[in-house]
Amino acid sequence: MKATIYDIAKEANVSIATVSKVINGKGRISAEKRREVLQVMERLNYQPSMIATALAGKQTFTLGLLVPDISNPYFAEIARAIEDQGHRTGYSVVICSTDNRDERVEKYIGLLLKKSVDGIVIGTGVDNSELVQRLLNRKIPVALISREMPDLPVHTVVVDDDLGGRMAAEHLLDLGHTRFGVLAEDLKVASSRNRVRGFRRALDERGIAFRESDAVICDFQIAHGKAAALGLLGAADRPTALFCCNDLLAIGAIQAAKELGLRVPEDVSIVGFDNTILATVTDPQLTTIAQPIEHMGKQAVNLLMQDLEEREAAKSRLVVRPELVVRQSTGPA
Amino acid sequence: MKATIYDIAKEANVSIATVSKVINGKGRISAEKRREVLQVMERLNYQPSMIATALAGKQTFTLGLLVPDISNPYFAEIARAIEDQGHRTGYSVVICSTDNRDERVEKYIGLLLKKSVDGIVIGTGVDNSELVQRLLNRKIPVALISREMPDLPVHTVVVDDDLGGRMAAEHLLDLGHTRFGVLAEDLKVASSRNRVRGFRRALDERGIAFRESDAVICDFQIAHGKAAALGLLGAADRPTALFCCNDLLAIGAIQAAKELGLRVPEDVSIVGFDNTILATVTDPQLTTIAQPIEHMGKQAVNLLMQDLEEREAAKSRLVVRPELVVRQSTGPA
DNA sequence: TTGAAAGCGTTACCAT
DNA sequence: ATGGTAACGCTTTCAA
Repeated sequence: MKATIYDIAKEANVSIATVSKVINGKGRISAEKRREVLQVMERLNYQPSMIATALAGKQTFTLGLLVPDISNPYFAEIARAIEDQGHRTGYSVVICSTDNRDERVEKYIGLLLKKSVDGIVIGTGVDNSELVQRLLNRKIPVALISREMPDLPVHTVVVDDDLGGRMAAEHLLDLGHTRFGVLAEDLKVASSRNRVRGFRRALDERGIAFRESDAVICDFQIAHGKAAALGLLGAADRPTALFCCNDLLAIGAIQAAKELGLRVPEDVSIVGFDNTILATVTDPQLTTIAQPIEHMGKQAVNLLMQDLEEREAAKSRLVVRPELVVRQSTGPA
Repeated sequence: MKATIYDIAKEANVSIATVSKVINGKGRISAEKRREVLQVMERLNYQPSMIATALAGKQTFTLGLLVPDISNPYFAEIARAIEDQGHRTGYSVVICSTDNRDERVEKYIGLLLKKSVDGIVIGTGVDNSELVQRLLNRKIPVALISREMPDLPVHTVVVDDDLGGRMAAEHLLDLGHTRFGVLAEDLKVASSRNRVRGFRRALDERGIAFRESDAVICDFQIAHGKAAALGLLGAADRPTALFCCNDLLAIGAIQAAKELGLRVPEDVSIVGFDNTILATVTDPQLTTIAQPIEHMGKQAVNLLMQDLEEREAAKSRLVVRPELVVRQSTGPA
């Protein structure tokens, strides 16, 4: 059987209170007893039970992470960032893939609550904001990453999507393009909306026309991007440059271009968003707007920690700067 | 404050024992009281604390998952498979990225132990098998996925690597190739070793020569694969077909081929292993040996559950069949 | 400086 | 059919 605090106490001829104190470095314990207790703990290979610690009113040192799908490279990278920063600060993280379905979100949130996690990072869409509100009511620290819920007082870490869209536009404009197409994810998602908005504004400022019909909305997977791009690039007055709201869509666009016999970037330039590993694997490699995912994950966890220390802390909204990564999918018009 | 079992008991005018019984559907409770208790639970929005449940001697309903890096698409897909099956059976999963470093493995295992997880899935290399032995001593259910530790009595789920290597070879042989190269991961890893062995045996059986120097060992990332392939394909008597022990290496090989001005598959055929999402993103899309990851994850969790029910259960070794997925990176010699 | 004892929220055994 | 209560392993307060 696993050694308990009682075993240690008995073996060291002290009370469990004393043992507890040396474990946590609290109270005043004579150097002698401390040494002895430590020794016994070592000898019995004692590991305090975090379950008991948690029940006794402290923390569980566990965070929940809600993402649409951990097997999607973008979210997998977020997960790694959250895991690393969590680990550094003593927390482990439970993954929850929601498939963007509110019923799953609800089930997972319930589960995390039952498990008394110390905080939750939300990187998934939540249609029913009441679900998140429930967490706030219970004073559970929450941080959104790469998502926004403007109506809720909640920590948020996002990339500057508007700026990202603008960067994409300016890169393409600088290359001399004038006819553009956009592949947007579901515009209900704020980030997608903002990326498109930033892109369009930049065009506006340079006096370049952009019609509603130049932007097509699609789901977020490769196949959808391909289908949408096929439409855009198949038209008579096809755009010479495409801005895609994520790397998956951009990959679909590359595939579409090839299928139509168009060369990338000679005939059509393509810009993605996210800079996942996928962007380095395509041919041509993808020019894309990079999110500093590691940094964002770190900040999200830090905000949670802040909340943990001082429950009423003001809620922050961190907007981090994206970066244009020029690879081979873009070229002169 | 969160409602506890006491609140429910008081509100429903019953004892906490009764409440506990209706929660768990144990003992005999009159339909009337049951209804009433249920009603109160509903009204007070009561959620039993899994912490307390766990302390009271039951399970934590948590599994640990050790992988080298959750942001690697292959492991991200494994994680999703484990998460799904875990979720189905009522368990949540804690991710642990080890970077293949034993010190991190050790730290994470210690953490999982302190948290009293009910089982651990290991999908990472562990040099010091004593670390795993420790888990077995403590009777913690363990399942290896995609890894082997032949010396230890532990559940194991692996793809038939030997067969996978053979499938790759036969596919290439059928296309008429006779000069082969191999990109192998570190041969300390059994799976890599077996893939190469299967590949070589198949060549042997058809009487095709393969020299030691045709196989090059490298680390497991794109850049390493590229460097190694550059060597192989740059030689005067270059191979016309390359078998790579994972998709990342294969991607590196494709990049190397292009850099050398070789066309894939016209000048050189390339076969990968794993069939991650990356294989669908390259150009040409990658012919690869697919692992049924979802199925493997499911089985690994099931084995854990078996162990949970009957600690002394015999240890299984499941070998699942890989599948050749022909895409565009292979063609006639 | 040390220890006794009261929680923390459950489960499970034993009475009633 | 229901309830009282010990136990799970720890933290914390209060006395000594």
